[in-house]
Amino acid sequence: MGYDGDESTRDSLTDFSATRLDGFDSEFDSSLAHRIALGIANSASQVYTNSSKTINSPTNANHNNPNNSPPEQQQSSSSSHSYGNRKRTYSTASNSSGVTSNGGDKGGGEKRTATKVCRVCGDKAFSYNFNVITCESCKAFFRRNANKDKEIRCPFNDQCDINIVSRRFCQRCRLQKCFRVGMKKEWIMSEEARLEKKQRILENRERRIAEKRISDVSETVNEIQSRPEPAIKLQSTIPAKSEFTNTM
Amino acid sequence: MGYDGDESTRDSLTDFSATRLDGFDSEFDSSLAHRIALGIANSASQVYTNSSKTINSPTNANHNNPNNSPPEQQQSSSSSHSYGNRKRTYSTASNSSGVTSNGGDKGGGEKRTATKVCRVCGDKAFSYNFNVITCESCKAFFRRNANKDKEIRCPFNDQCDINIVSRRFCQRCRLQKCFRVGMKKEWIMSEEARLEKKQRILENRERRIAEKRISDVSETVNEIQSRPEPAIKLQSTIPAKSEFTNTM
DNA sequence: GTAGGTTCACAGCGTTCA
DNA sequence: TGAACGCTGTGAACCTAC
Ligand SMILES: [Zn+2]
Ligand SMILES: [Zn+2]
Ligand SMILES: [Zn+2]
Ligand SMILES: [Zn+2]
Repeated sequence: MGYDGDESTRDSLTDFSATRLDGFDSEFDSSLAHRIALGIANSASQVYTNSSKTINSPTNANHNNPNNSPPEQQQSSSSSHSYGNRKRTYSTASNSSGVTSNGGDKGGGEKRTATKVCRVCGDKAFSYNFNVITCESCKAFFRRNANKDKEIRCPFNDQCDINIVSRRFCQRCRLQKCFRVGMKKEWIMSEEARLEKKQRILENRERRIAEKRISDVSETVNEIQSRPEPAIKLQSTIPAKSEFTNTM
Repeated sequence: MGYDGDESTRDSLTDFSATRLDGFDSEFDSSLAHRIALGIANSASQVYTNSSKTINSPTNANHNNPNNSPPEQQQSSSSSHSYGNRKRTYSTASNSSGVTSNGGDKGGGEKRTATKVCRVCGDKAFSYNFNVITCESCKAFFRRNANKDKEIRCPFNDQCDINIVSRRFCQRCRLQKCFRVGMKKEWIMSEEARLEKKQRILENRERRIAEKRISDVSETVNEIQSRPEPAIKLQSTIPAKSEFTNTM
């Protein structure tokens, strides 16, 4: 990422290690459960009423201390175009070292190697997303949720530890963590921008196709022409592409 | 394809939590996942002894969020670009053993393969339900009965062996087995949550219909426009719906 | 190559209907 | 009761402009 090494963004790493809310083997109050399921449970209120103890010390300030920096560095290779077999949704494997994508290689099955670590969940990551190095899932998650108005509630105390497994279970804490590590929702394209972009891409795509078609045709024509006679030459019946070129 | 649902639900729990900090290599157990989500499965402290404890729970975070995604069809007619050859994960051919079922959406005739085994009755299963891999019937059974207060009696000795045939004969033992293997009634949506969700779905549905109508109209317009001249045609202004369509 | 966006199969919760 | 199916969120795998 030789770019603007935006070092400022990265300060704390996920805290896999600390954060302890001990004693949590409790049973869980089922009526509360319902509320939680609904998302109604108030995080403030007491959550685990257990037979013997109340768990969850509300020590807020879940603040994670800055840890060290992640093993940055990237590396990658070209990408191939085989729309390979898509894998299932929830990855179960994902060992952290040198993970790669691209399952169905074809020909030169190149892969891009993930050597970074998601600052939100700790999963493997390829690059910066919305200002922070994150995995693909957190990137998608952030894009989908950062601009939502709806209040999402954490069933507990807004202190869920987010990691590769837990990330699916508490949207609120995941999102909060995204913001905490510095992801910027302002960088998500607006509806308008998206549509515009889509439009451009479509145009470009069609233009490209058209060009190809034309080029094929004229190739054929050339062949034909060159064979029997050097007769009429077909040329630019085709509009120069400039006319159709995207507006950028 | 990896992921054979063989991992036992409960038992692997402990192990997992023991290794949790080391990295999530390999299959994880979803119930643990929940605990982690809650910040419960925390580091060093407390290992959960497998069998008897109920762990905690809920988070149905999934359902708390509004929003939709583009389930049905996509692909606006005009541009024939489709992300070509994506392979289906579950192909229809060559299944000798997997039972299949038609998977919901997409009218296409694809089916999903059941490669797992219900931990309650042994029938085929597709995925986790309320924290345990179960068949569809046990899933429904559990949802219907887990929260009932009424005391059900076993016609025998409370020791019925539950299998695909016997499961129908003794609700009590079946339910007990459900709990024993780790199904969590806390994960059943509450009445409130259900209603809320239903409401959202209705709203989304209407919105979608409305959108489609509009899009059809503008498509028609485009057709008409493009009739006279072979010029460049304006793409529909209404993009195919994407995940972000609704704003809630 | 990087980092925006898009697709789409799938997980898992609910609902319907015979 | 249970098979079939509807829905939404997730994440892997892609595409593309810069
Ligand atoms: Zn992540
Ligand atoms: Zn939380
Ligand atoms: Zn079963
Ligand atoms: Zn019985």
